[in-house]
Parts: sequence; structure tokens; C-alpha cells
Amino acid sequence: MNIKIAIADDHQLFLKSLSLLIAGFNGFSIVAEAVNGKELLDKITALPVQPDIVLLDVNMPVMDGPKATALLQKQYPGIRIAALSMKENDTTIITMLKAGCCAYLLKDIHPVELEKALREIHESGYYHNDASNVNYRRLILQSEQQETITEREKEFLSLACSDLTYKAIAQKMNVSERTVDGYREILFHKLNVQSRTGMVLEALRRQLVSL
Amino acid sequence: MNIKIAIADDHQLFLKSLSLLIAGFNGFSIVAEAVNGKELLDKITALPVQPDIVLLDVNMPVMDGPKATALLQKQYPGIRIAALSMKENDTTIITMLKAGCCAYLLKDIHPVELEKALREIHESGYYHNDASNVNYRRLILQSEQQETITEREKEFLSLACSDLTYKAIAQKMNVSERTVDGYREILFHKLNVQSRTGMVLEALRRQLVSL
DNA sequence: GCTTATACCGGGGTTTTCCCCGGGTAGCTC
DNA sequence: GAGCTACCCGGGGAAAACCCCGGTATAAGC
Repeated sequence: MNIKIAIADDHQLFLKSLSLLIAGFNGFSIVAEAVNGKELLDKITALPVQPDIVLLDVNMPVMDGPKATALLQKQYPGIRIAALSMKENDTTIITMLKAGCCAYLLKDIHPVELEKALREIHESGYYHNDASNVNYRRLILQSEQQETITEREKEFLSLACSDLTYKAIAQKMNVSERTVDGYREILFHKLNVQSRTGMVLEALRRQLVSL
Repeated sequence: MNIKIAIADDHQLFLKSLSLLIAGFNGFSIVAEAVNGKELLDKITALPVQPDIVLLDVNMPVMDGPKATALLQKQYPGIRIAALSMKENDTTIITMLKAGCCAYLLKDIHPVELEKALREIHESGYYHNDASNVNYRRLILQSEQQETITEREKEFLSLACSDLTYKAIAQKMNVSERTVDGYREILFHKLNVQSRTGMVLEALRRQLVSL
């Protein structure tokens, strides 16, 4: 019996190429292809038999990786989900792991390693390459102690991602300069930075704001 | 005679998958695969026969798309170069077009369309899908008014995208504080911003630096 | 009544950033 | 040599950012 794989990735070229590659592995077959999470869920629902493993891109339009993972987990707890991403980004990995995926694969993985990973997931239910294994504990810990950022702070953060001075930001937020100074101070601590530039960069990395 | 293709992409999985896909097209063969521009150039040099078309990812480590394009154009003017990117980003497209590539393909192109594009490039020497065709003139115009940013300025820019003070940056670059102040000043003007935060954000938008 | 959390504010200070003034060298093209 | 570009540098001063001290009010929850 072949190992049944479903793939979702918003880049059609990659989706089709990867599909072809995996179909070429001995003992594997592709049962569904989709360009976003929603399409994948629909296709899986329509299948007579569930796939064994779902390969899920993290960043997709319509429905992204974490959301699709959560829904899949709920509806089909038997399906193993592996995240597939370009970014070795801590917060992204945490989000996917927390959502319930059993592996986080990078897109620059070698095909041979991918095949190995897929077999391992199918047999043991999980796979971690050295890199993510080493960091796994740290990441989970980090996610647990992750500071929460309030609405008002987020508002300040988006305004800080601009040419505006703190004075101008204070006016836009209808508070005193001292107050935004307080936001700055608390965010420096929460994001572990010591300058506005660092704060902006960290906010972008954590995708608290977008470019 | 098969159409000979060379590919460079830093994501191994994509590289190998795409290679497999194209090798499956009727009348095509892959003559070189590389994970960056430098490696591609080396491999092409070592080949007995030049490839007809080079598929080049825009964002790569070691040597990126634009640089590789320029070098390829110079050394092998007969080779057609097609850019392959995820981002439909104006400045990126401009850079690649100016560097001398004859097509800008998005990674979410359908395989069938890719095959069509490759044949068209091989026969007529160029290919433009509707989307890029529409904007072509505007982009070139925009590129002509675009200010150039020197190597040293780019170096400063990446260092500025951090928690470092200008003083620390000056030390890292082995120049006086006054000199980095000069870089700051000229970049403020070129990027049309008036604060370090603005500069960092604009640099990220124009992909002069990456997160 | 007390703690906890969020939001807000005033006044003081130092360091960094920003913005001017001016200067120079090396290399390349015409 | 003139003219261009890239690169480098010193000093001074105003503004913004950074970092302390302190405080109040309001609402939620035990």
C-alpha cells in the first residue's frame, strides 16, 4: 500500500514540481494538490480515503498553514501534518508546532532527506531534523513565557513603524508624550531590544506588524 | 536537439523538483543545477556546451539574481536568462530586467505556462506574460529615475537594520562617525525618508536588505 | 477591602540622531 | 588638467530618542 500524500502550496509551479518529485519516490502517491488551506480541506473531504501525510506550506492566501493545521487536526486526527516553509523563523515554527504539526521542514531540504522524513513520519508519527530538534525545547519554552502585547501597544507599534516622531505618535493616539514613552519602554522590554529601530525590526520578524 | 536548461535556486527541494518537471517536458533537458549564482557560473563554465536558457531565482545567497545575470550576460551573451521569483515586486523586476534578463516568471506560474514560456524564449528570444507586459514601460521609466545605491551604502544599510548605534556601525565599518553620518544623510535623500526608522522600513520595502 | 492589570501622566536627566558648516584623496574619462 | 564618482573626515548644535524618579484612575476578581 502506497503512502498517500496531500500537498498545499500557493506557488503552483512548486506544488506541481514537488508533487511530481514525491510521486516518483518508491511507495508514495499524491492524492490531493491545493493552492491554499481551504482548497486542501475541500479536496480531502471529497476523497474516498484520507491521506496519510499532509504537506502544508505555512504562508498561503485564503487559509494559511496554522489555521489549516488546526482544522485538519480537529476533523482528521489520524492525518500527520508536516509544515513546509522557507523561513526558519522561530515564531512561525512555534505557531505551527502549537497548531499540531508533527514536523517542520525547510524548502531547501534535499529530496533524499524529504523522502526519509516522509517515511519516518509515516512510521513513527514524527520527524525532526537535527536543527529543529536542538531548538525544540527552547522554542516551546519561549512560546510559553512569550509576553502578551496589549491592543494599545500594538497600535503604538504600528505607528512606530513609520517616519513619525514619538511626539507625533502621541498626538495620533491622543495621549501625552510621557505615555507613548511608557509604551516604548514596555515594548523594549517585551521584545528585548534597546532602540526604536530594533523594536521595528523585531515587530516585523514576529509579524506583529506588516510592511 | 533538446532545449538545454540550467537552473539556479537556493531552495534545494524546489530546484530538484523543478528540474524533474522540466526534464519531463518534451524536447527539454537540464544541463546544470545550482543553489546560487556563483555555483551556476562555475557549472556552466565546466560544461562542454552552453545552455540555451538559464532559469534564475532572484533571491539567493552568495550571488543573487541580478549579479549572476550581469555576469552571465557578459560572459555568454548567447544565453537567454529568465528570472524566477515569488515576489511581484516592482524594484526587483526592474533590477532583473535592467541586468539583462528576457523574462520575469512568477513561481506560481502553471507548469503548462512555464513550458510555453520556455519555448517562446527559445524561439523568439523573449517572453512576457500579460501582467509584466502591461507594466513594462512604467517600470523602465521608474527605473531610470531611480537613484543608485553604492556598495558601501548598502553595507551601511544592513548594519543600520539593527540595534546598533551609528557609533558602533562606524567602528564595524572602520570609518569615522562623521562618515556614517554622511551615508545616513545621502540615504535619507535617496530613499526619501527623514528618520532611521523610515530608512530601515524603506530599505526592507525595496528589498535592499532582508529581515 | 485588597490585589492585579491596564491605561494614563509630570519632570528631570543623558545619549543618540539628525542636520548644518567645512575639508580631503583616489581613480577614471574626456 | 578638468570633471566626475566613490570614498573619507572634523566640529558644532538642535531635536529626538532613551531612561530614570515619581504619580492617578478605572475596572476585574477574590
